[in-house]
Amino acid sequence: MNAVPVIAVVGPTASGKSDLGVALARALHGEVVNADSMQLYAGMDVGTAKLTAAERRGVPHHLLDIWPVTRTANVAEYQTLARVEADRLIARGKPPVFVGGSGLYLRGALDEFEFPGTDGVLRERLEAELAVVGPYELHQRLAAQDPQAAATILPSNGRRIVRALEVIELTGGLFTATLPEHTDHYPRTVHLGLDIDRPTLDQRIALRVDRMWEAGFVQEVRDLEPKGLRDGLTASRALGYAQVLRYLSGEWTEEQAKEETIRATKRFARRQDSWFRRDPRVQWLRFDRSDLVATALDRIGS
RNA sequence: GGCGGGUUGCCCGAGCGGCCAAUGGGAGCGGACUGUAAAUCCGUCGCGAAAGCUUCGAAGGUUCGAAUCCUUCACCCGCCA
Repeated sequence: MNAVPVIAVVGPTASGKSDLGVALARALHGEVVNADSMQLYAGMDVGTAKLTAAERRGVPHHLLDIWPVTRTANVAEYQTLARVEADRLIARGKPPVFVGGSGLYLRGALDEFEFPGTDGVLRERLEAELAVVGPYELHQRLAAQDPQAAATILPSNGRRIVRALEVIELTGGLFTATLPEHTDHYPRTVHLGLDIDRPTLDQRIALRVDRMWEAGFVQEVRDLEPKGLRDGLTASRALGYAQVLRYLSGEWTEEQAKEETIRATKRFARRQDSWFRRDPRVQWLRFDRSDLVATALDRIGS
C-alpha cells in the first residue's frame, strides 16, 4: 500500500501555481492547503490573487482567511495548523496539495523545521531598543553572546539581530542563523516548481496588477482600513496593500501606487526564485507547457 | 530674431579644473534568510582576468591636467519679439 503523497506547488508569484494546484487536487482527489502567508488573511482577496469559489472548481481549500488583518503573521503557528490539515487529509487518503509562494512557510510545514519560541514583551523591548540605538550596537551585543550567529547575520539587518537576541535571551542557548538541510517531514513529498523566464514573468506581473486594479483592489483596501489594516504589522506591508495605503493617505498618486506595486512584485519574485532554486528537491516544469498537468502527475507517480 | 537655462553611464539625477569611471536613487543581475518572510538585509552594476582602454550632446581650443573653462555646431526648454 502506497503512502498518500504530499504535493507542494512552488514558484514565483503569477507563475500559475494556484491553477495547477486545483488541477492536481482534482486529478488526485486531494485538497489544497494554502501556503501563501498573505492569503491567510480574511478580506485580502483581490490583492493576493486568491482564487474565487468558481476558480476553485469544487476543490476544498484550507487555511485561507483564517486571520484578521490586525494579526501579526506567525510561521510557527502556521506550521502547526498546516500539519494538522495535512495529517487530517492523509488520514482520509486525500493528498494535500500545498500551494503558495511563501518559502519559509512551506518549509515550516513540509520540512523538519523547528522554530524556537517567542516572547512578545521581550521582542517589543528589543525592537524599541533597535529603534533608538540602531542595528550596529545590537549586533555588537549579539557578537558577544553568540559569535557564530553574529558572523552570519549582517550588522545592518536589525530584524534578524533582534530575533537572534530574543531567542538567546529566551532559551539561554544560541541562535541558529543558517537554514537547515532540506529534509521532508512527510515521506512522500513531491516538490513541483513552475519554471518561468523573467521577461514573461514580468509581463504577467504587470498584467496581473492591472487586473487587480480593474477588479476593485483600491476599494478592497479602503474596506480593510476600518478593519485595522494599517495596524496590522504584517498585512499592512503586503505587496500592493502597502502601496495603496500610501495612495489613500495622499502620499502617492494612484498611478504611482500601481507602478510601485508592479516594481515591488517583480523584486519579490526574484527573492522567491533564489529561495526555491536552492532546494534540490524541487522538480521544475515549464509553466506553459501544454502537458503541464499530465507531466506533473507523472512526476508525482502513483 | 534676441536673451537666459539645459544636454552626464539602461533611466532619473549629482558633480562644476586634479582626490572622477564619475555621489545618490531606480531598473537589471546575483545572494543571504529558523516565529512580521509579499518581511528584513547584502553584493554587483562602462569594457577588460589584469595592465589598461573608451566615457559625461558633437567638433575644436586653453591647461602639466577638463564632465568641469573658452569657441563653434546640433538638439531641448523658458522669457522677450
